[in-house]
This record gives sequence, C-alpha cells and structure tokens, in this order.
Amino acid sequence: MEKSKAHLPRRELSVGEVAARSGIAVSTLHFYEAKGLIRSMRSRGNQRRYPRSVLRRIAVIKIAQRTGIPLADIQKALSALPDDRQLMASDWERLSENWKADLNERIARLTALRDQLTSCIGCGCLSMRDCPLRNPHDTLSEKGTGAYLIEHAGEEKSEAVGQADTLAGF
Amino acid sequence: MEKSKAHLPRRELSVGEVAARSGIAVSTLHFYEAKGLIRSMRSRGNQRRYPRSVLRRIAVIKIAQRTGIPLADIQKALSALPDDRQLMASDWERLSENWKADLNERIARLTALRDQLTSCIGCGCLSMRDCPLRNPHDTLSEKGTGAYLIEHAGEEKSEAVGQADTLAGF
DNA sequence: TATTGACCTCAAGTTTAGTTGAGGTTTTAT
DNA sequence: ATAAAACCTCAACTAAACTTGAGGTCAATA
Repeated sequence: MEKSKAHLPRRELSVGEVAARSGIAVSTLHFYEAKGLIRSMRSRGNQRRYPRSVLRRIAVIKIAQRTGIPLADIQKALSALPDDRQLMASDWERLSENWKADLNERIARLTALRDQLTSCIGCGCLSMRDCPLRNPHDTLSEKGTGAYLIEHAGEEKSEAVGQADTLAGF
Repeated sequence: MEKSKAHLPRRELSVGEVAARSGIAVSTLHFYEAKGLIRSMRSRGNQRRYPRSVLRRIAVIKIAQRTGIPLADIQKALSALPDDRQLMASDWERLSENWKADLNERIARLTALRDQLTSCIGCGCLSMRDCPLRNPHDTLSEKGTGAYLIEHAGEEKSEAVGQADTLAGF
C-alpha cells in the first residue's frame, strides 16, 4: 500500500500547512512559539519550517488544554522533558498520567459541588454558617478565588446569622 | 434566645461590612456593582449601603462562579428574575437547577476526556485520524476554542497519516 | 517575469475577572 | 473638634490566551 512515488511526504511543513493540519490558527502557532511550546527551523527566507513531529506535540498541547491545564504549565511540562527532545511514547505516558490526575481532581471538585448543589436545592438555605456550599473551605476549593473568611468565630457566631442570611428564611 | 436588645442588627451594611462577611474584596464589590450583579443604595454622603439580602445574592454569585458560569451569564440569570427582585427560595431553585445541569455537562465532558486519556495512555497513538482524543469533534467539545478542521476528507485521508503522526510510531 | 498568496515582525487590541493607585470626601472614635 | 479609618471615583494595570493590523518580504504560478 505504499503510495510512496506520488509525492513522498516533504520532511518539513510550513506554518500554513501545520495550521491546516492541526486546526490551529497561524497566529496561534506564532504565539505558541513565542511561549516556548513549539519550535521551528527557518528556511533561507526566514519562514518557519516544522518537522512533522510538531503535529504530535500540538496534539498533546491541545489535549492538555482540554483538561484545563494552563499553557504555562504545559510549557513547563514539555520543556521538563530531558533535553526538550521530541515526544516519545514514554513521555506521553508520563504527561498524560499527570494530566489525568489533574483531571480527576477537577472532576472530583465539580462532582462534590454538584452534589452539594443537589442537596441544597431542596433546602435552599445558603446559610453563611451551615451550608456546605458556603463553606468550600473544608471541601476541595475550586481554583481558589482567593476569598477567605476574614472574620469569624465569636463575632460571626453571635451576630451574623439568625435566619437573615438564609434563603429558606423567606 | 433573643440577643435583640444588645444591638439590633442595623438594616444596612456598608461595603466594608459586606466585604468582611462575604469574603469578597471591596474592589470586587464595586466591580460587581459596575457589572450589574449587585446594587446598592447610597448614604447622604454617597457611600454604599446594602440590605442584608445582598449577602445571599453574593452567595449565589459565588456558587455559580464555582460551577464555572461566567459573570456575564450570572448577571443575565439574576436580572432575568421577574423585576430583578430579591432572591427567593424559588429563584434559587430555578437557578441552581440550571447551573446543576451545566455542571453535569462539564463533568460529563471532563469524564469523557479522562476516559479517553486513560485508554490512550496505553496505546499512545494520538493519531490525527483515529484517536478519539484528536477528535473531540464527535465528542462534546470542551469550551470550543474555535479550532476546526480546515481541510479534510480526500486530502487528509490519503496524505496525512502513515504512521508519522502517531506517538506509537516511535 | 510579474503577480498573488503565504510569510515575516512587532505592536496593539480583546475578553474575563479583578486589583491598584491617585486624589479627594465621609464616618467614626477619641 | 479633630484625626484616623473607611469610603468615593476614575483610570490604569494584571494575567491568560489569543487575534488583528500595519508595513514589508518570500515563493509558487501563469
């Protein structure tokens, strides 16, 4: 099944070809290059030339992004590969294991949230003090928006919530 | 158990009090107000004064955010309440049902992704053509980053993938 | 050969969700 | 009454992940 003779695959791809094949805009490829996620050789005329393996790399990047990993982290992970060499199956294995773990955590967070939501739809409490939804604190807190209780305990207990802060109170 | 006499809860809260109670920065409250997520009355001296119910509203906003709903959508949802009135239990019920649905979808997406990841760790293929990870296309695609295949079919099938675009090929 | 399409660089703009700061006013506490 | 703490507005800045545009070069084709 060798179609070989026809036009034997050029070793190098132009940025436009990579864009077409990967479904990523040229400008994004430039951007990724600037961010150190991919690299390119240049033609005499200074145009980007990519080895076909860049497609694999991009595939990995896209998958990582889908799992919610920020580009900066993806870049770190990729460049942490010994010598920043081409991706091999074993690299993929290691990376995807990590990302899977991340994904699992995110899923766990969201699932916990959903369950709380489910149980709080009934009660409609939203009590500052009692509602698990208001206390992500003890739960795994999703992407720490950096909002922590500033005052609490004594004051909070005696003053804050009668029924006033609940929805149920209405 | 009425502590009433002590200091009967002032009806209105200052922005600082709301910030302290809700764990949200004053600047963020200003910001939310600018975005139409919350509103305030003003004192003679033009300082913000909130009814205690703002705390509930903020609670709802924060929960929605945790589920990954963008502020603009939260705003829409809140202002779509008939007459933009105070949140009632029934509103909370409706909103949280919607958001729970969103959440479920996100969870489903991520779970699907994780499962694909799991199965692809073994194979390490990442084939442009065959790998489910490369074809979010038919799956629920996570937050459409707006990257669609630009060319396909004929050309893609005959030219693209020999073994070259796979990781397994290594 | 000449034109057109693909590329190049660099700067600036976009969106989301806020934060920071300057310059000035109001409240609260002493 | 006065000083300190809290508040006000408005503009500008941040970060992530890109996109758009201007001004100019390279390469494939008729």
